[in-house]
Amino acid sequence: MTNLSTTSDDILACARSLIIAGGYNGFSYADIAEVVGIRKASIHHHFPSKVDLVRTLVFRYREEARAGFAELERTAADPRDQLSSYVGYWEKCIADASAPFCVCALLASELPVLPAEVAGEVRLHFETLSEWLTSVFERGAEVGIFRLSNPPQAEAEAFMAAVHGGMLSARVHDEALRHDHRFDARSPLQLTQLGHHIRPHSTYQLVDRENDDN
Amino acid sequence: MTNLSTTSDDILACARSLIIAGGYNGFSYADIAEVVGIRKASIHHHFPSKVDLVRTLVFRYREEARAGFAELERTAADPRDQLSSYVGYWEKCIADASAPFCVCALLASELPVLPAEVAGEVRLHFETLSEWLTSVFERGAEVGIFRLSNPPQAEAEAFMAAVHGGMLSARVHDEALRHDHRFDARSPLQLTQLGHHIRPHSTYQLVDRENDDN
DNA sequence: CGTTACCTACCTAATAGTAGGTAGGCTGCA
DNA sequence: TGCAGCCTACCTACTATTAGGTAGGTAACG
Repeated sequence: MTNLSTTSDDILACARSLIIAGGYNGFSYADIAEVVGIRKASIHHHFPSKVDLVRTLVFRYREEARAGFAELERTAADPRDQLSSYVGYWEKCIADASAPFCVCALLASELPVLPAEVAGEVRLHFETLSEWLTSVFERGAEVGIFRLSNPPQAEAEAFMAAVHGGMLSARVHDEALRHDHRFDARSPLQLTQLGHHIRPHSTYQLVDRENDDN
Repeated sequence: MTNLSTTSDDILACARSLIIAGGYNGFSYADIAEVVGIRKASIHHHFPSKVDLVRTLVFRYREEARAGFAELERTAADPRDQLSSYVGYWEKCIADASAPFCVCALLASELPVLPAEVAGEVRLHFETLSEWLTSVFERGAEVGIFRLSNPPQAEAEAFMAAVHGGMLSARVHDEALRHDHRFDARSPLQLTQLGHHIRPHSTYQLVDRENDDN
């Protein structure tokens, strides 16, 4: 029951939200130090270098993601529900601004200038995500719930791209609302949410349910 | 015919490709100086501050984009062709690695830590792109070429998100090919191309053409 | 003669990272 | 019980390097 040394967890959590805001080069040890309430040098005690910090950060992120997929495999047997739960998860993260972007999606955009060890972790996340989504589409097709117009892997890639691009759009719309109030009139507030930027269900054909009225 | 002072253009071009590689905080005046073959201080002669540089860079980018949309309006009357030309443009940029990412898409990912003036320009690009795509879908629906399952603006947002997310995936796969040769066996080389990550045609329903065999 | 385009030489702040020290908490042992 | 030894977690104070930016000079040119 001893929450012994949560400091390194605090550092990781802080670094995560800083990365979500501005990527690898968008934050410094000084930024973390100020938030966590510790000295710069103390961060080096926990994470000798910035690469160490971000590599373990992304590794943990990958672990959480894998755990999330496994959880969805257990709790939501229906591929439809698995996909909508996945999107719903990000809907929530964006809506409550707790983590309005995928750490790996943001880092992926800077991939060419990322330290090799970090880049490797980021690539692995994309692999994991892509493989899980592919398996969902495969099973959906096998069970007869999805009528795919492309191979499962292609559908998975398209789905993933739609979600990642939706995060970008949501960020832009969110920032627009913050700084440009004229924007309010043109776009409803809900545009900051993921679901209004992607049409995940149009990347595949749903076989009609019996009760499909809502 | 005088190509007077191409230096500032060189600086802008160099900065553009550096931003495409790693975003706003991923490059410095020193990087530009080395590539252009000029001293750091001389860049300040052309662009007093980094914000000036990037703001005009994004402004020009927006102008080029608007010009491109106008060109597509003239040359490709069919909304189908307009959309596929747009995607094709990015296909080419990614395939020949000339500009494997949209400047504004990359900057948008760092939006929260961007200087306000740059952030504003980035938002304006998204607005322009979104409006143009909306008009394409609108016209396509009016003419009877598209059967939309969502309002034109929603289709436009989804289309845009698919393209942006596809750029991300293409970047990850490209980097994977560079550094992880085992990857070759699993994913064909073409996965670095946009078209294999998005299914733009599945975001809307095409009314069947007469000759729809290819 | 003034403007443009560049230079050298600097500045200040911030970057990641290091050296070395201290306070306190365990462990082992006489 | 008390003390030695060690470890963890932090600190202050520093380093070298890089960041964006400035001051002032010079050479070419219309």
